[in-house]
Amino acid sequence: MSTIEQTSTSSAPLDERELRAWRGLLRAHASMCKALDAELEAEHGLPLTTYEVLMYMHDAPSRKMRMCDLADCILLSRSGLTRLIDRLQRDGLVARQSCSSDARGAYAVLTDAGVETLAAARATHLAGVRRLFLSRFTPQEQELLGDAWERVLPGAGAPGAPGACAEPAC
Amino acid sequence: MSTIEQTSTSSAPLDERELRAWRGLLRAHASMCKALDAELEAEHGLPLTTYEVLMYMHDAPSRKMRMCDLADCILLSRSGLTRLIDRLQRDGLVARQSCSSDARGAYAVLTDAGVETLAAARATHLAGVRRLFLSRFTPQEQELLGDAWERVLPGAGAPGAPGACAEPAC
DNA sequence: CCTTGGTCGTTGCGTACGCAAATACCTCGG
DNA sequence: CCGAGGTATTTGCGTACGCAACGACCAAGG
Repeated sequence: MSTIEQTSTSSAPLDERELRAWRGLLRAHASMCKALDAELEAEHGLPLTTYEVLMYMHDAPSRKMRMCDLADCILLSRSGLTRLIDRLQRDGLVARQSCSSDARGAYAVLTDAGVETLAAARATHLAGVRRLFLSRFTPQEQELLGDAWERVLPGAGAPGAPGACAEPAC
Repeated sequence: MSTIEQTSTSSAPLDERELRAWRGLLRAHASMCKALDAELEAEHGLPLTTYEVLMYMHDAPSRKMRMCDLADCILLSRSGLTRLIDRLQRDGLVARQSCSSDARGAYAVLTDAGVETLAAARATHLAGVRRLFLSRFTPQEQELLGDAWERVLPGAGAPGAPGACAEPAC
């Protein structure tokens, strides 16, 4: 039972420093997501996941993306995306378009209403991200955070999805 | 339509540095949680949320906690916790105990089976957190990360919940 | 041409969760 | 003691999601 001080070996419980880094991440993430989601829902009736989908589509050429690419970008299962697009289609924010080069596939296209809704929501969301997160750090610290994520998940920072998402769509 | 360049004001889209810091956080968090959850599920049949509940109970005096304190610690709604404890009770890992000082309340108590299961799972989880996250950073960097979360969510790092969780139970 | 193996999108089913209402109970002021 | 207002837990209902299975389709080798 002697408390042998190992720097960071497998089975020892996390020390205070480790706990601050790890649990802090979990708590901060949860807190920010919850706040951003609530904000978006209250002001524009959009849950956070929906916002992300609209944003990816908006930034894609012709405002349309293949279902599977979209699913990979959003970190959502394919069935999950199918039903999310169902809801958005019902609300008139996106439309489905069949894919001429691959008859199996389908595009999700942002409608004009979708573009409009997104524009409004985007302002809210960006302000929220800046207010809750980015404003707490200097540009230099933001760089460091970016580097940190790069170490945790090699492809993390930029546009596409973690590993997937070929060029044509993203 | 003119793209006015404001440094970091509300409505301008995130620049690359900001994106790396923010999207990296989202991606890294998702990736780690998914991996840890899968690991725990595969090796011990426990989802991540369940693990967290067991851990909080184990670290509490008498291995028991009030339902509401537990819910606050876990960042779960009260109804969500009720049903989570239902499942754990069904599986024999926890038991319910009425509270003598407050007849409304209930304790969730870790059973011997729960203690055992947790011990096994804890090794897996700690190893996972170290492997996927902590090992990527020096102790000094971990401190910096802890400081960062502190800036985002004042109460983030330590034992209790964000704001709640009075002394008797935690 | 036909077959075999893979991919895309959808659907059936089960799970986990939150919100709001209901119930039982505390607490405090009169 | 009584009642008003608040708290702890549970339950009904709706939503969002993942997995596995399906049908439709592509692609490559015979």
